[in-house]
Amino acid sequence: MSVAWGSIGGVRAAPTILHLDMDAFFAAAEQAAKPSLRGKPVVVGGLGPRGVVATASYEARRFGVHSAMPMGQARRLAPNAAYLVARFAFYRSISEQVMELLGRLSPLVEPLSLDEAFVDLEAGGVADDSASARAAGERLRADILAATGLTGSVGLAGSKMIAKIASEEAKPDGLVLIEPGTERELLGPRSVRILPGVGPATGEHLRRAGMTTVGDLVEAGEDELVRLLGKAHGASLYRMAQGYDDRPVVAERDAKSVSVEDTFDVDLHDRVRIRTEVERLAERCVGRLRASGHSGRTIVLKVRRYDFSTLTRSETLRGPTDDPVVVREAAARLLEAVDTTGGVRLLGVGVSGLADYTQEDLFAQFAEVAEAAAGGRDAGEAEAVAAEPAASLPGGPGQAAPVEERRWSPGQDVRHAVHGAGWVQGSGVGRVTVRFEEPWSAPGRVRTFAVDDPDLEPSEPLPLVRGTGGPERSEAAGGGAAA
DNA sequence: TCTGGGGTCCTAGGACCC
DNA sequence: TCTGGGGTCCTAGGACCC
Repeated sequence: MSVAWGSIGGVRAAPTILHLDMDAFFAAAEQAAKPSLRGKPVVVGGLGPRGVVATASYEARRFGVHSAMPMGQARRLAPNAAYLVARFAFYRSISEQVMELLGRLSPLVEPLSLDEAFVDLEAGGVADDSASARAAGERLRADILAATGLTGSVGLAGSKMIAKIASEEAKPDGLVLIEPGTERELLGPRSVRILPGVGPATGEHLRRAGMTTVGDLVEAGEDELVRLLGKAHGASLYRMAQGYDDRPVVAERDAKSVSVEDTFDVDLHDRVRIRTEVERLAERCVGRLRASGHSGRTIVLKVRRYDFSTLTRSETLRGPTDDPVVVREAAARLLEAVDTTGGVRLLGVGVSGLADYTQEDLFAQFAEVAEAAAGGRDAGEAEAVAAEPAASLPGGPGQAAPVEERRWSPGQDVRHAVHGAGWVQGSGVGRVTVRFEEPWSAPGRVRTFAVDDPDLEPSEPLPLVRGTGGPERSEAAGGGAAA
């Protein structure tokens, strides 16, 4: 093997790959927005009967609450925590501020989610050794705190995998740099579960084969891992276990699918209602598809039954579509073949096989497909294809949002004509309790109103740091899964 | 008061084609 | 008259991640 340009075995010679992970992001954002919650247990997630925890603040984690835990269980563990709806538009606006700071370090920024990203510091020319990388990382943490009031943890290493492990190690509010060359001794004694791609199932699989540490995997050898886990998974795990990881930081990745799904508060039994929900989901899905500038060929219906068994049915069209009618009808067809006896807890509709055709390109595609269809056997299908692009042209991306009755959700931003900005602390029996405070104020006072008090109205989130742009716009507040 | 929502990637079998 | 093989597309399901 030749030593090419300071890279050995897929790991850089300098720790110039940075992984940023914001600390307890959703919960920390809520604490920053709501002074009375600072230092207190806060749980953000779905508040319905079937909700789960999205993020728990560090104070709540001490009670054993963690992500993906059913809300009911969280409430039992931490009955005095604040339970708040997830306000994604708000988190997105903070995320954009953070990503903008990352963009100043390098053109190669790879977001993994709202609160996580890789940055290639070398490509940005801001670091070429340990000292400069550490300085860039600390500067970034300070900039994020100044711009958003939130803390993030930074991992620095010669590869993505190790940088991510480093940021985990750095939490909360820290920075860890792992010197290239020390990966194997670091990984050896650790649980196999720290490797990306090893979840509960693979972890259990490996445990039954007598492997619990990363060192065990190296010792077992590639052939054994491939035999156990399959070609792709086994081979990549063997490389990871040795600390080899040459995956580049990739700035732009094309979306492969778009989907929406809803879990219902109570199982659906009525076939007509189920069909109506599928059609609504199909339309929501197309709204998102169009907003992203895509069309797609494969329509997927997802059904989770009363017993949590989940199935998908899919249908591939002869050409890509972004026509709500076509997607809705395909989804309805797929539903016909699904047995829903016993009830349905979740329905979902997705589109994959995406093409980023502009409308003009869609015309070209149309001509091609129509031609192919003319020579084909199935006249019915050809007709359906012919209907797609034509129908999709006049309609704009705007879709009518269903009018929903106003309900006050815990955590929601409101404004009162007399008392100013605040947030809903709770509601029930015709009353709504509001705490009046702002991100930069002292903890505020609580007042109670009638739910239909005309002086009280939903409002936009306030920026966390005074005078810094903040959220420019937000989608309808709430965004919970409640049907 | 058991288990969200949005994604990605991989595998495996059958159809179909050369 | 065993059992041909390889490539690609489609469908369904599963594991994993945040």
